Amino acid sequence: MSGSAAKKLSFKQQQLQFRENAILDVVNRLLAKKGFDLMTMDEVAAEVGIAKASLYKHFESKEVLSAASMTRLMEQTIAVASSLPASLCALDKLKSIVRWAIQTHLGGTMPLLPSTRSSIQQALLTYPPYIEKLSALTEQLGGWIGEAQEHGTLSNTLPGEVILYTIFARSCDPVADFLKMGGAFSDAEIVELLIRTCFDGMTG
Amino acid sequence: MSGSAAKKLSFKQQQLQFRENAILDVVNRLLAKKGFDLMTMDEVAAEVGIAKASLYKHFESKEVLSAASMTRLMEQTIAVASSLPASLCALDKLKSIVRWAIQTHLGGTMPLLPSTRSSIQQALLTYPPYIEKLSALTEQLGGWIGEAQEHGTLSNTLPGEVILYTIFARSCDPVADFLKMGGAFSDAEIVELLIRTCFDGMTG
DNA sequence: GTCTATAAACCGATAGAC
DNA sequence: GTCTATCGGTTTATAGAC
Repeated sequence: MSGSAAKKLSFKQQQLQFRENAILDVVNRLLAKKGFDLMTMDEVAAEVGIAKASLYKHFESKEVLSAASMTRLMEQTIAVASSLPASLCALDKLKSIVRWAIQTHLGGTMPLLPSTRSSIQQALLTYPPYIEKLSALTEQLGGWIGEAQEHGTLSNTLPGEVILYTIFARSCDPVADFLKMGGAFSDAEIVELLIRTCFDGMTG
Repeated sequence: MSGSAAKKLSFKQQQLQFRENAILDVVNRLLAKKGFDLMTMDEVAAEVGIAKASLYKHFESKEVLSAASMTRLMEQTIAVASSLPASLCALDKLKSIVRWAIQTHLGGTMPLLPSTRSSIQQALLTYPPYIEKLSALTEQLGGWIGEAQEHGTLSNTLPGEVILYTIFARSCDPVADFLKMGGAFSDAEIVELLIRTCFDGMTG
């Protein structure tokens, strides 16, 4: 009896989780496509197929909704980082992360809003779950960066801070969009071109 | 008499030009600070010190106003490119342009909106003066890129298109903002760090 | 041309019925 | 929890007096 009740509750919770995941999928795509400021709650509700008021039953504001989407994305990135083969050297791990990010970005499901100008930026900083994941990822990447610098595969005269920010920024580089718009390269080619210019520059 | 009339007219035109230049200064700064979507016409009018209705006597819409600002910026960039010492090699000319752009960006007066997500992007493409200047600058930079590739100072296995977009993108790289927010580096240091990672990568 | 005042549209968020 | 309908605020743009 109690087992059945527990199962029923769990099922309801699963349903809820499933619905909210579907919402976040839409938000992720819309954030990637239009950014926070241009995305409207009407639009989100319409694409999910529910009324706007229902949307607000799940997420109390546009800021929280977007922050939740960004947090889930952060979790996915951490998962990718964790699942990398241990046999890879630190530099290749870093390249793999950037490669995955650019691929996802080109696929249209990676919200790129590290633009300091988006009004969500401050909301993110006051959303603990996001900060937590961001810190975890930063620590992971920071370790690899230090490792690569010790091995001499990344310049050790370059501040680790600069390398870290550069990796984050290249993950949502507008160059990818422009090259895709140009139509001269396949997605795979664009990814490799960006990886190359990011790590090896344009002189070599 | 006709000379005096002509002079008076010219004076009025100068006044007009002066006023519109002051408006564009404000717009340039606000675009750099908040981007197109977050900048409001009320804000522009308030900072210029005129009524919003007056603003619309000078520029017929927010899009045209912003496009005019971007066009003036493009003209300034072309002017900088034209005034570079002829003694510089092609690579150093390209570096100088990026260096100037990042410096200006850090100074707070360079609108960075090549984010494909800004709603002004389409307006720019249908604003002939902007396209004209953009084409001129592209041609100038493209020439230097080809030259540098021939001299072997830029990789000739890298499509010129990629180098061009990369240069444009680095001119408004969010990495500069993050490093500035971090507060660990001076503006001059940030500029050199970005120039270095842009052209030489992070491995060397 | 500059102003005040306002129209028209849009958007985030909520009320209340079911 | 989902819906329809609407509020309240903001923003672009304009009307009309001076």
